[in-house]
This record gives sequence, C-alpha cells and structure tokens, in this order.
Amino acid sequence: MTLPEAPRGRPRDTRAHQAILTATAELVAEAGYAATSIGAVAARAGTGKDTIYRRWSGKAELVYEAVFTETESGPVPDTGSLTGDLTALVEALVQEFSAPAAAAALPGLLADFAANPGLRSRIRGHFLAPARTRLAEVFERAVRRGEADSAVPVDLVLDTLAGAVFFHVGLVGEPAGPRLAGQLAGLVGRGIEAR
Amino acid sequence: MTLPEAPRGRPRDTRAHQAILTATAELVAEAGYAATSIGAVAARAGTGKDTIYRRWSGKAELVYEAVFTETESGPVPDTGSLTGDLTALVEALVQEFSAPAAAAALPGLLADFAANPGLRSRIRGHFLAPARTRLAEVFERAVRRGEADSAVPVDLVLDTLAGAVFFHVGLVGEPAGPRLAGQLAGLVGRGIEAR
DNA sequence: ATAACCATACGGGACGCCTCGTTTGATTAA
DNA sequence: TTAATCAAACGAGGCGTCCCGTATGGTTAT
Repeated sequence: MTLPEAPRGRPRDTRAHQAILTATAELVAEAGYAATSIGAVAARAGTGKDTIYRRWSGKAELVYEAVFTETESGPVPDTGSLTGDLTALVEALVQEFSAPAAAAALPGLLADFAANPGLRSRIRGHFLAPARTRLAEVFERAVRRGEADSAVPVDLVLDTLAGAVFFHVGLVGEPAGPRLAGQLAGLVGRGIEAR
Repeated sequence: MTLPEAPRGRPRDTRAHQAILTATAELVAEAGYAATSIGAVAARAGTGKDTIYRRWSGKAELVYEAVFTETESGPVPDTGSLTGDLTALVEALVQEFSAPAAAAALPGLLADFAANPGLRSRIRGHFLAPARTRLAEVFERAVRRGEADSAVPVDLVLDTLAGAVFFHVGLVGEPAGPRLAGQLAGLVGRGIEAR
C-alpha cells in the first residue's frame, strides 16, 4: 500500500534548498518583501531561478516557508489560569510576528494571500488552524474551570488576537513593546470571562 | 496672509480628476489591488497617465483616496452605554472595511503603506487618528459613567478593533457576517469594563 | 563488481511580456 | 503666455518559461 514512489533521476540538492531558504529570509529582512525578487534570491543563493521555481510556485510560497516554517510552537501552555495561558499564547504570537524577517514579510505576504484564493485557504490550514487548535484547548480548559464564557466563538478570539498583533506590528513598524502581549491578553481575557 | 496663490495657466480638469477616482474605485473592486495598474486606470478614465501622476505620487495614494476619502464618519455615537456606543463604532468600521472596493484594496494597500515609512505615517494621521479620537471620546464617556477601566490604553483597543475587522475581512474573504460587529464589540466591551 | 544507461537536477543565460514612473511633443484652455 | 491635456514612447526591472551543457544518482546489463 505504501507505494514508496521510487524517485528516479538525480535527487534534489539539499544544500541548494537550504541556501534558497536562507537567502530568502535574509533578503526579506534586509530589503523588505516587495524588493525581494526571485532573481535576487537566486543570485544570493548561488542557484538558477529554475531551481527555485522547481520547488515553489512563486514568491509568496517561498517567503512563507522561509519565514514561518521554522516556527517551533512548543506545548500548549497550561498555567492554571485563563489569563496566564492567554498571555503565554499571545507572547508566542508577538515573538513570532516580531522577528525581523517575519515583520518585514507579513504585510506583503498577507496581501498576496488575500489576492489568491488558493493561497488563502492554504494559509488558513497551515498557519491559522494550528493556532486555532491551541487557542481552543486553552479556551475549553478555562470553560471547564468556569473561567470562560462558552458562548464566545473561538474564531472571533483568534481573529482578534492575530489581527491586533499584526495591525500593531505592521502599522507601527516598531518591534512590539514588551507590555503588548500582557495588555492584549488581559483585555481579551477579561472579554471572554464567565460572569 | 492668505496668499490666494493665483493659479496661472490652464486649470486642472475637475472632470478628469473625478473620472480617475471613479475608475480607480471600480477597477479595484472588479480586479483587485494588484491587478489595478496606473495604465489601466488611465485607459478607463479616458486620460493620460501623465494626468494621474500630476495629482498622485503613485498607486497607493491614488487608491487610498479613491476608496477611503468618501468616508462619512457621522457623529460620534452616544447611546448611553459603553456596549451600545462600541457596537455602533464597530458597525461603522465593519461597513467601511466591507465595501467591495475597500475589502479588495485593504491588504495590498496596507502592504504598500507598511513598506513605505512616509506613507505609513500619513495613514496613521489621516485614517487612524480620527478613529482614535472617536473611540477616545466614547471611552472617556464610559469612564466618567464608571463603566470602563481608565487603565486600558486606547491605542490597544483601537489596534484590537481595527486589526480584528481587517484580519477577518482580509483573510476570510467573505463579507463580514452581520453578527461580527456585535460579537466583537461585546468581547472588547467586556474586556475594558471597570470591575 | 563494473560499466552503460537514463531520468532528473544543476547553474547560467536569454527570452517575451508586463508595469512602473518619466519624458517628449503637439494641442487646448484660461 | 502659461500650464494642463492626451498620446506615445522610453529605460528599468520583475516575472515565469525555456534551453543549454553539465552533474549526479539509481537501474540495468554484463
């Protein structure tokens, strides 16, 4: 049943693969998303453009993988309180969005995703879905403890948290201050409290 | 002191000006931000590109004015309760962001603004500042009534509301459901309640 | 075990198409 | 006379595709 699908011909070069991802992340961090062209990435990575197009369909997919793939999303926080869990979750979100390459890439990346229905559904699956799962777990624990109001839609909370962090990082342009995560988690945490 | 700045030479054509703005809004709504080029706008408006570049410095400024200038932001709501005022404010925000041209333009526009420091500061002044003023008024009234916690930063609330609506409209891609405004206002309203 | 073969990847370069923002030229309106 | 208008063309640069000659690994035949 497995059908190993034996690959024929020359295998792809792992070093080229990694060099492309590294060059992409560096270029985005240095020059921004718009100024990052496939040609420039190829030149910096020391590859041909074909070697890039053979792996990724375009700039959006390449940058997304280069910037957000190495995300280590650790275990779901379980501090015992809704506010604590939420703060940990938001802190991770802020940290992820504030990394130089990520902050530089996010607005342009989001625009490309929004303009392309196919990409849009893929980002919801790859990026938002795990975040939603983690948030839902924290939320359900809080509901069982009687801390949270089960009537609040999880998707709304997710849009609110992600949107707030993105909007702040994207429009303010400065690395998010250290108090942002705590304040945001406090605001939203109080908003979903049971009463 | 006024220096009427007597115009010399042929005055600019008001009809061309309006035709350009109209063509821009239509093109953005139909084809999206990325597919809207200055050349296409000029062709549709029946003008030369020159006539556009004489008035606007580029696509971002043109689209921003075409899509968001006609925003009529009515009086600041005063329903007597924090939740009521907030709901009215968010409903206006949702309506504004959900207009076909606005929804199509927002992600790309935001990306251009984020990539350009000059444009970024201008959008904060023209677009966000009025919203912040209106929100601050609603918020201060609620603080005086004892409904809201004065320790909550207004900017955080603004980022949260705008970010949530943008994230929802931009990534879901569907017109925001009718319940979104009420749910979001409820969530954030409870979050800033005095306790 | 060795060698021939084959499918695919590689770096490099050129291509046609598109958009951008600028410039030029002839015309038109105040 | 002055400046705005439309039209056309420009150079620069990105995109995505294609082709080249070469490199590389697995498969097959000896």
